[in-house]
Amino acid sequence: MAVKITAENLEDIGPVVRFHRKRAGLSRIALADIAGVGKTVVFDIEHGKTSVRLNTLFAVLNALNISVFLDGPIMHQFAETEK
Amino acid sequence: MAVKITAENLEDIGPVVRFHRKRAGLSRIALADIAGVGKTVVFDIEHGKTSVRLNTLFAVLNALNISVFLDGPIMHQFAETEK
DNA sequence: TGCATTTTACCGCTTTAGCGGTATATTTGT
DNA sequence: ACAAATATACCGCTAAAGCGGTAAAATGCA
Repeated sequence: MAVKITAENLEDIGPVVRFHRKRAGLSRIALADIAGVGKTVVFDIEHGKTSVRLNTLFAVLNALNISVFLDGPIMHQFAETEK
Repeated sequence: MAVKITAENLEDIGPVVRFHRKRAGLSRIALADIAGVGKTVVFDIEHGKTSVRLNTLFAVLNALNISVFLDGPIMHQFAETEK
């Protein structure tokens, strides 16, 4: 159900952001304002720019209520060490 | 089981990367070489730098076999439009 | 105890992300 | 059809990401 992102399909984040923004009824400028970023980078993200900064992308994903998860074969072992 | 990352705990990626690198028996330089990035940015990521570029981070996560997933209340609707 | 590896922490340098501004399509609603 | 909102696509500027080099501190191993 969740969308998997790898180094090879990084640009697939663009359509996800676009879909969620449309569904939220937001223009690019409106979303940019909510996320606290510039309008240009929203445009760039939706067009698959892969060199966006992490904090910038997460500000946008957060504004759209999109969650991000890290997983892998030994992730549960890491989770235990954190408790 | 998976680790959730938000805009507020972005720096939590650092410990995840560090744990996986150690488990893989890699030095920072070795990981940087495999990922095709500089040693400095591996150091930065592990120390919670949040302004790393997306492609740089994913190159590192990929090298460590860490998967990233996007999810949310209407993500399944997006997934259907893509088929 | 030494010796090698790794880590931490700087430094300059080059490249570029992100910004607002602007101007032209394109879309949308009336 | 017209007008308003939005999207696309540039531009120049400033701040900073990422790089390799270096050196000292910490770690690990024989």
